[in-house]
Amino acid sequence: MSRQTTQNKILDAAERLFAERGFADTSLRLITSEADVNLASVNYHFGSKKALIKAVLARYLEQFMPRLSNALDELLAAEQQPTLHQVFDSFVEPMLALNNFRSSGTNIFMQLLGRGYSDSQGHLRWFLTTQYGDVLTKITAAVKRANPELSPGEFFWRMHFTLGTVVFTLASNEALRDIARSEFNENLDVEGLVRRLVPFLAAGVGAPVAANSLNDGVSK
Amino acid sequence: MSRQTTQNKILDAAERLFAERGFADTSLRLITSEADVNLASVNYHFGSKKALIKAVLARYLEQFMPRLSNALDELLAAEQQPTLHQVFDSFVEPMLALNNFRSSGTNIFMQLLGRGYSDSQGHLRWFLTTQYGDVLTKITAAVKRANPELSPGEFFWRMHFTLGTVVFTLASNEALRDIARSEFNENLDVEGLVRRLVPFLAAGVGAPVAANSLNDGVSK
DNA sequence: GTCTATATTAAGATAGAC
DNA sequence: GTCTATCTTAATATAGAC
Repeated sequence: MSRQTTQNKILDAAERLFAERGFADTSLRLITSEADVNLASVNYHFGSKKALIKAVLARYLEQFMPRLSNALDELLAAEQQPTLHQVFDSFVEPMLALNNFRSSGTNIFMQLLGRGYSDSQGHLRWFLTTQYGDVLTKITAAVKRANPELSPGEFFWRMHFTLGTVVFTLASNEALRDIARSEFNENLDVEGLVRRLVPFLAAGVGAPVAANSLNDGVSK
Repeated sequence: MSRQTTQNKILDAAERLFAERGFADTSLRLITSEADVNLASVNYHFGSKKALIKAVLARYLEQFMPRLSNALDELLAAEQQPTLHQVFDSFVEPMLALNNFRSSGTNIFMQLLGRGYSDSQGHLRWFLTTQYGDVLTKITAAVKRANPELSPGEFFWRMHFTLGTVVFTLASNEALRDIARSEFNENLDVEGLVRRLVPFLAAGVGAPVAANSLNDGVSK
């Protein structure tokens, strides 16, 4: 556990509240009162709310991204063509490893990812494009290797369909697992949820291209 | 085109701005200035911002839901088992019909749907559960008919994965089509996008259940 | 129904004493 | 580094003249 400096108290409270309520709906007043620090200390230590959001995301991305990058490297170094299932599987271990980093780390990061991507300010997109562009490149390389038949356009759309499923599911994973628990008596943990996503995504990305979609509504 | 009363001017400006920027990021000041009406008229005619949001959504849902309901009735009345592809296809015509209702109606409704569902206030969920519960029932009935092997738990999750793809894609459909246009020179219209979603969703919902997902992370 | 003017609330940010 | 007190801005909502 990290030493409880004022900075860490703020980060810890902020990540939990951001995950639960989103960035816009979490005021600095709420964060500082939960963290039991003075309101002014956020601006003293981080400069602005925006910078605080980035600091919260950075703490997780620094753990997650190198692990994901390594997993993709292994897949790309192999002789044989990977399956889509294997490509999506390489996200799972880096995701689950966050539970060793902080308690409920996987769950918090999942919600932050969902929030961060939908958020209109695009905090997460900033990280992905400016800090982790190389990892993005590896992701697309792996998917293309697994399913080389997709045209660039078809590929683009399916990656975004995938992103939609992931972002939406991650952002509301806790609420959805609560429903599943009360309605189906099904006690799914975060790992179980991530593992359920994989076959859905692999099948969607690997779906046969509809014959009519080559002509309908598309002009080249 | 509807008569340009103050009420309609407000609704027209509001639906466009809500679709573009989301509900929270659209102030009444912006709406009334774009609609060229007085700020106070929103509260006079609608009572509150929340009520205005509901009125905007209602105008579209009243068009869309009966059409969808009929399409699902037809599918369910047929003798033979529908395919998942057919089930998702039954959303397409009601969606496209909105272009006859208002100019760019399909596109605006798609974005509103995405916004309305992600939105933390849950405006859209309110409509679905209190006003259109019967349509929801028909949707689940049709999917279950098309893929009866899914367990209730598996079914629940796959419906939400589907919802994620749809909501995310719809909310950002314009931005994504812009990227596709500039990067791949691919001019996809709204209909083309909707038709591209169908095979992805059908394949995902119909994916084989992973052997390990029956045990890992699930306790019954 | 429409307008101006204003009340009210809540947010992010900062000045300045300690 | 931390605290109190305050500034500034921008939002929803409403009172009351016309």
